[in-house]
Amino acid sequence: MITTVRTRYAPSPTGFMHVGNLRTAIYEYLIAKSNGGSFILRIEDTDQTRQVEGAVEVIYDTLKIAGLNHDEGPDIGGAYGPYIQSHRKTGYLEYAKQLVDKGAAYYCFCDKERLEELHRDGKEGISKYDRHCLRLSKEEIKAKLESGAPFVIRQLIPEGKTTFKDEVFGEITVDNKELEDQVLIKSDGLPTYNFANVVDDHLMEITHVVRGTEYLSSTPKYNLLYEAFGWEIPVYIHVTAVTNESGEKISKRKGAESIQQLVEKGYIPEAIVNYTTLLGWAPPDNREIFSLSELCDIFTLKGLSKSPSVFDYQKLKWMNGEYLKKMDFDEYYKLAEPVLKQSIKTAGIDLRHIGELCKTRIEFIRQIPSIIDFIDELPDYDIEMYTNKKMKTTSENSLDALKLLTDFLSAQEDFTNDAIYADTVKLAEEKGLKSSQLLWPLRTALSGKQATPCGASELCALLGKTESLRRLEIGIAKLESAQVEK
RNA sequence: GGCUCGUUGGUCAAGCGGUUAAGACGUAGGCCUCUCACGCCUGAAACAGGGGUUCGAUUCCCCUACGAGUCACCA
Repeated sequence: MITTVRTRYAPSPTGFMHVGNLRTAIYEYLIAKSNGGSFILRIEDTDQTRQVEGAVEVIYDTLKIAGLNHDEGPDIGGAYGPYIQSHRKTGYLEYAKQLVDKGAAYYCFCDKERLEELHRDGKEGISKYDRHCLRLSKEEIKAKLESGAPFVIRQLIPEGKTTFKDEVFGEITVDNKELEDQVLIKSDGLPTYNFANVVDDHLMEITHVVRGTEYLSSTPKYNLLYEAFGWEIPVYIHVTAVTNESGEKISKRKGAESIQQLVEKGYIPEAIVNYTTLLGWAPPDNREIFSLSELCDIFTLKGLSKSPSVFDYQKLKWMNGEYLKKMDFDEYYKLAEPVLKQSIKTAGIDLRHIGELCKTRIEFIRQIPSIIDFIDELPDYDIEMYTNKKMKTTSENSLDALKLLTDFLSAQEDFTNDAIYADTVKLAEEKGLKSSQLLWPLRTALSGKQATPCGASELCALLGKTESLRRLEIGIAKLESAQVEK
C-alpha cells in the first residue's frame, strides 16, 4: 500500500513565532517533502479566550519568509478543509458522543468549584479527576442534559498500560494510572486541543505527527483515543526543545526573539532556516551549509537529537556571514545599496566596488557603515597609529614618508590602484625603504582607521588625488605638532 | 512529589562493543598580505559519577547525581 506522507504544522495563533516553533515547522516540511508528501497548515484556535489580533498573519508571514510553502491551509484551501479549527467545530461533539456510546468517554457535570476543591485536597500534588460523574446512571445523565445543565465530556482511561512508539525516542510505556480522564469537549461546546488534534489529524489523513516533547507525556491518551475510534495511529516524531544559554526552553516570556525580529536585525532568512535545522538535527555528512531544497534531498529522521539544544547566536552570526559571502553579487547589492548610499555622500565613488570590498568582511549588512565611514570624512585619529613595529614605522619616519608621498602623489598621473601600488613600491626601493614604511603611513593618513576594506594604494584611487593630498597634509600637520610638543 | 525523557569539549554535534573519540562555532597561536578581514595551517578543550555484562565499554544493563517535560474545561 502506498500512502502519501502528510504532515501538518498546527500552531495556536499566539501572534509570535520563535526559532523553536520554526524548527518544528521545518521538520514537518522536510519530512513531507523528502518523501514527496504534503505539508499542511492548520490553525488550532479552540481556546476562544486567547484570541490575538493578526496572529494568523504572523504565521503566514513567517512561513513565507522561511520558504516553507504549505500545500494546504486556511489561506489557500485544500481538500480537507476548513483549516481553522474553530471553523470545523460541528463534528467534534458527534465524535465525542461516539466515544460515549462505545464506553470510552462519559459526561461530566462537575462545576469549577468542585474541581478546584478536588485539586486542593489532592495529596502531594497528584490530583486526578475522581470520576464522580462516572457513577451517574443513564437516567440521571439524561435528566441533567435535558435540564440544560452545562457539561463536559471526559475520556475514560481504561486500566492497564499503554505503549507507543516514537521515531526519535523509541518505545515508551506508561501505566494508565498516571493518566487523567481528560476533558474532550469543553462546556462551551468546543473540543480541547487534545481532542481536536486527534480528530483532525485523522480526518486530514496526517501520517506523521511532529510536535514538541512537551506532548510526549500526553501521547498515551492520544493513542487510547485512536484505539477507541479504531483509527490508524500515525507515526509520532517528538522533537526536543530549543533553549537559551541557561537551558530554559525559549519562549516569548523568556525574551526569545521572533523570526521576524531576527530578520529585522539583519539575519538572512536562509541562514536562519539553515542554522535552525541544524539545531537538533545532524546531516549524514559533515556539511553545514544547506539550502532548503538540499535539505529536502538529504533529510532523514535518523539525525534528530534526543536532547535539547542551546540556541547560539554566535554560530548563527557566523552562518549569516557565510551566506553573505556566497550570495550572488546582484542579490547582495540589492541589500547593500541603500546602506552604501546612506553612508557615502561623496560624489564619484563607485558604490558597487565599495560594496564588493565589504562583502567578505561583514556578518551583517548593517556593519557596512562602520567600515566605510572614513570615505566621506576623515575621522580624528591618534598618531600612535603611525607606530607599527611589524611595518617598521614610527611617528618620525612616518612624517618623512608622508612628505615624500605628497611630492610623489602630486606628480602621479595614473591614479589607479595598480599604478600607485607599483610606483610606490618602486619609490620605496629607490629610497632604501621597505614598501610598508610608505604604505602603512599612507593608509593611516588616508583613513585614520586601524582597519580598512582595502590597501593604501586602493584608498588613493578611491579618494582621488585632491582628497588624498588633503588628508596627507592633515597627517603631516598632526605629526609635526606632536614633534613640537616633544 | 509521581511519571516520562535526557546527559560526548563553552556551544552545535558525529559515534551506534575494539577509534590517536570526527567536524563546526567560539577561543589561542601561526602563515599569507600595503592594514584589517577573507583564506590556509596548528593548538588547547569532552564521553556526569559509581557499579555490573563482556576478552574489551562513550556505546548494553542497573543505581546515583544533575537537567528537562508533564501532571488544566491552555495549546
